[in-house]
Amino acid sequence: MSVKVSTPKGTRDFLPEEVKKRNYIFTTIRKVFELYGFEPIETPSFEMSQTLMGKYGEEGDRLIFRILNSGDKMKKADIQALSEDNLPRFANSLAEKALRYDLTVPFARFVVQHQHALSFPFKRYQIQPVWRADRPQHGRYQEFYQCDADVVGSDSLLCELELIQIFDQSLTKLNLPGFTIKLNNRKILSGIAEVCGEQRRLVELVTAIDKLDKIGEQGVIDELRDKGISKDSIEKIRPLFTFSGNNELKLDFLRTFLNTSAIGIQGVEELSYLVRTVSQFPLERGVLELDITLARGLNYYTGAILEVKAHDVKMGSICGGGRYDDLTGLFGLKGLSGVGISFGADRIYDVLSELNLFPDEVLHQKKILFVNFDELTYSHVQKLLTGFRNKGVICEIYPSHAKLQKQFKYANDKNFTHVVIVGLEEIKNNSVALKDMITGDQRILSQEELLNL
RNA sequence: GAGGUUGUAGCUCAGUUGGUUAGAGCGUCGGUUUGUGGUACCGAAGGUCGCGGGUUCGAGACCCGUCUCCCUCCCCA
Repeated sequence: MSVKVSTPKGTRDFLPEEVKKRNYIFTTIRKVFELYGFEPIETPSFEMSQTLMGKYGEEGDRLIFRILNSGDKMKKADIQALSEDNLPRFANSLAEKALRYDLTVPFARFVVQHQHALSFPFKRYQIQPVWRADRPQHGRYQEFYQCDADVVGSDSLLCELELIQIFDQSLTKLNLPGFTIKLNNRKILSGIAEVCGEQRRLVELVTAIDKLDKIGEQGVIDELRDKGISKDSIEKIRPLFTFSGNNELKLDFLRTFLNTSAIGIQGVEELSYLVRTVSQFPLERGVLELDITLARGLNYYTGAILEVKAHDVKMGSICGGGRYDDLTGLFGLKGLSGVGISFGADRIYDVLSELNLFPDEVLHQKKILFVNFDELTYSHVQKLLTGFRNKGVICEIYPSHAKLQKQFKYANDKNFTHVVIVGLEEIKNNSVALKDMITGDQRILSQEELLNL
């Protein structure tokens, strides 16, 4: 070993077996997206900085990977901004491009830019990597794949319903035994803030409530107090911490709790529609659960908020999503409502690995290795190789005249299911020897019999 | 961005209060076997002890810095 080599932190290489398993996840999700009429698009891995900056809140900007200007562009650096201690502006002058942080904001840019070529409602899916300069942890990487499906140009709740069904179908097809689809609505959160008179502190209020299951009731109360939320307001919110029951009971509770807030009641009606419809057309394995503490994507969600957690694993959410009424508004196209979901393929991979749920076929396809003896036998083998490949069977010939021991070891290590031997003896009898690498059995066949297996 | 933790062979890890030439298992390669893998036996290769500096007669071990791994917070997939 001469130099210490490694991938940058938060990134990984994928061995052939891992790539096969990942492709299985992508393919499964892609098929479901297509069955619901979503069409594929792709966008560049990096965008203009200004497209991304400021779209994910203050925290988000910190986590965006910036791309340093190259060559003479370096000379354009805004030294004055640096001397005035205006670091964001200085940074922008150094890096006019940045790696995409998610697929939603680039999609909003895409819709605005190509609006003349799209017909609405536009349903697209997109499976590409995103980058976040986050500190790596269990299930958190700096480079990871998102599989997004969004509908833009329709405010029908049928879209939300379809997306919930897509969660259910995809994860069921991936053989996940159980998962909860958590549902909330930004209008409920606005309603809560309104009812306790803290509309202006919505984000602080809600991010504290979001931690309920993590730090408990007292923890949330402490945090609210630290953030300067009044005692009165906290008292008004308190009932939210303890109420429980099924979705119907929760809705009843909210209807009463939010009855002075028009927007809150609107949120309740939206949730109520989804809960009712899902119960009429039940999900396969997913459990739909109202969770008013759910507070994701506050920076742009305006209606539904969705999150999926797998059962029986210690892992953050594996999918997210929600409705955003004004996302394209940021890029100048008003009045276009969107709603979308995102699958975290890397986390799903970790969950499937942990629960041992990858199907055997993904890794153990039929594969045949032909032993390589010499030039004389090669022409006979080549005919068989072509025959198998025409039938769609994976096969290969060992590339050199190595001793048999070595060729068999190769077959074993690479999970070949069969080895075919064609040597002088077999050619003389117009036969082949076929060895089953799993059982160890070996038999003699004619060449025709071999191809017809 | 804040706090904690880890780093010795390709991998998982030993290495005593600082003291000769830094070890094991697994893996790799070769042989036992020039027409047979997965088991067994024999042998070999492989290490600037993360990096830089300091203390010391002497540092893998102690001190400082730095990078990295993993974890908590923040936030999220």
